[in-house]
Amino acid sequence: MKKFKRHLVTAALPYANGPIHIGHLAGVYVPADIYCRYLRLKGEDVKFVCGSDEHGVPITIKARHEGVTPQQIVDKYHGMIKDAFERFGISFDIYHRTTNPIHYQTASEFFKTLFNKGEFIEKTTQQFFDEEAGQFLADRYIIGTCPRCNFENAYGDQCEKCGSSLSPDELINPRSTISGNKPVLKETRHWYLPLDKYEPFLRKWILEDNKHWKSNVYGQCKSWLDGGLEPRAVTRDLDWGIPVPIEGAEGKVLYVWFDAPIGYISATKDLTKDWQLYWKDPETKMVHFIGKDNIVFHCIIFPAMLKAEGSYILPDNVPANEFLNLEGEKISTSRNWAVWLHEYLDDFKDKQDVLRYVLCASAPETKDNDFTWKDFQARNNNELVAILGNFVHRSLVLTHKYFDGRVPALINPDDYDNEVLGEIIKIRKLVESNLENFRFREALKETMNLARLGNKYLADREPWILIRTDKEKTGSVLNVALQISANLSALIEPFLPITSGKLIGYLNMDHIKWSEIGNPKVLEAGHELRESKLLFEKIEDNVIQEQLDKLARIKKMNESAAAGLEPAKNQVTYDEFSTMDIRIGKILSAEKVPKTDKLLKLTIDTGLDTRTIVSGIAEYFKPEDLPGKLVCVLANLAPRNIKGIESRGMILLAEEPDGKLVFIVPEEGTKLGSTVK
RNA sequence: GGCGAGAUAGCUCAGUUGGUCAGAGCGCAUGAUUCAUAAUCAUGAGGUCGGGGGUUCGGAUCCCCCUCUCGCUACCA
Repeated sequence: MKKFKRHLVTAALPYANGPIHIGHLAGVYVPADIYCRYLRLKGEDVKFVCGSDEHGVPITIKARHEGVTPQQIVDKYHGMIKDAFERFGISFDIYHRTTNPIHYQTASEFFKTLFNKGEFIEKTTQQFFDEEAGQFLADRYIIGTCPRCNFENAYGDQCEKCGSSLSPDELINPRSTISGNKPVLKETRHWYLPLDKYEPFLRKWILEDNKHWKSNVYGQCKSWLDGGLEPRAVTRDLDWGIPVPIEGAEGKVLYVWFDAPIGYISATKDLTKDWQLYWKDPETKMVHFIGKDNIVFHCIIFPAMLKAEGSYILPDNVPANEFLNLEGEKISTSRNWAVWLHEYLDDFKDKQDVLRYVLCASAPETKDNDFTWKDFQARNNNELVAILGNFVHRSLVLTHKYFDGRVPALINPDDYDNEVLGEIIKIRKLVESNLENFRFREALKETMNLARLGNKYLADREPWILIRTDKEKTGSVLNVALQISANLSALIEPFLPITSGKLIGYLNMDHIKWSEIGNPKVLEAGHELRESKLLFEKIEDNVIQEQLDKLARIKKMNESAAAGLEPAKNQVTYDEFSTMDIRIGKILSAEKVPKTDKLLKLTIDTGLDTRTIVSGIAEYFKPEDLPGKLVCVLANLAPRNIKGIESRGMILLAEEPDGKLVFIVPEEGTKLGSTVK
């Protein structure tokens, strides 16, 4: 393996429109922090950078929604996130933000360099423009009537009612959400990064030179590369972001995915004047910790940007994790289905390490994993308390009891003593190789094995019995147990930094370096110990039950009327309603539309005629169950070509809050063709 | 539908190039023990390694087909 002079570790930039939850921690920040703490203990030169990603359309929407400025939104969440990370103990060397002036400057320069080198393609396209507000409209800022379902408040990119993906020019009666006016199409010029140009380079770099990357990362990259890369726009018409730093680009900003990864660079710049060493010297090892949703940006797009710029190094590895679920369900910010870091820190005072431990022990390294409060409790009580805390505690208590709190001498160690002491360095080596290969779960397990070894040693030696007959030998046994404890204090530091500090305090010793782990004489005979308190305490059922109750309440809220239901719609007149020609019809036949997941092709007798309707209901109904069923049909909906089939009309369905579809069924015997009023 | 990643003991996961690879931790059962937060230590039960074919002397491990889960993507009420 290549030896590097220094390390640059980045953790994915949290998007500043919400707080941090356990999914973020398990996937990115806990492993990254463990990795960095390990490197620092080894005496490596390492910079650990992160920061808030504060641009992009969702933040402007949230701001508009709450009636505040985008800056106020990002100030709020940046503050929350930064504070939570600090309280939790993530050891960033700097937690930056992309609204920082240094970032504006860095991103602008980066863009200009690429621009001047002629790395961009310019394209002119037509986009909607709000003349009153004097700005181009992002898709989300345009609403209009959905061409599919006639919902009046569909967004330019998607109809929230029918779920259709739309483009703004499809909307009927489009209007701007800013002024309410009808937007006009206007020409706009944008710059594109021709990713296709870098495809041969990326192919070699990833597919040939980086075969050791995790299979999920490698596979996804291969999928993108095999699918062919296309130029991607790096600018947008928006008033929130970094202005495009060239003439004639007024009112345009850098697209958020272009500016965000540069945030790693600006953070480093703000951190140290030697930033170029970390970004441009091939002897720097750069590692990006991210979640699987970010793979393409960190493995394809950002490297292409860096390559285009020309003077930067590329990441050595991109250890992307999968996702963490909570109690069997996907974590969801909008449904409030999460364990929020700031709430955890309030509910579990001084238990940062417990969460670090649990999230590391069941991190979604190879596949999605599930966080459950029961598992959290079990890991705390059965592993941290029973194995680690207990071993340290009994070593210290016995020493205080029999030797007045002073480290007894190791006299004439026998084979077993030497064997046990010799194990320490072996475990250290295992932990090292696992950490260096980003196998944090395994590394943690090996770490705990040292405490297990200690417990077994004490059980085998029985110092509490030995003391009756042989005080000198008892002293030797406790010496060994204390040496193990002292070594543990360093070995656990990357995983459990606060606990490590406590243990060092109880042992009344200095921090030891990683390279010293394995030294069987860390503590000298006669060294005085401080009073020992418990490293961990049991977590009782009622505490866990409170958390479960909290989740149950959230679930109930989500299921209950208010949360899941769509907001009431605007009034309509009877005349407007009566334009709908809704008829009672009967399904004659149904078959799946080939090569689709959701579509069924239905033949309907509407009483007036027999017609074909394509309906996206295949996820909820089997074709064979449908013939003979009476349904309500919107008969005068404009025909639409779907997957090459002309669909004439729409079957009316009720959609439950969870998305489940239910037919609106007329009473048995209703005559076909009857109108619905 | 296309692509990617998964599917191994109750739970969470290891299993490098096919031949002690059927494993670990937790849980469970039994026994030992009492220094310790009813903690610890020992022993044990448990799996046709998602299903079905194939190649091979031999497959969790390679090939083909299928099923299920997650993600990306396409189509859609």
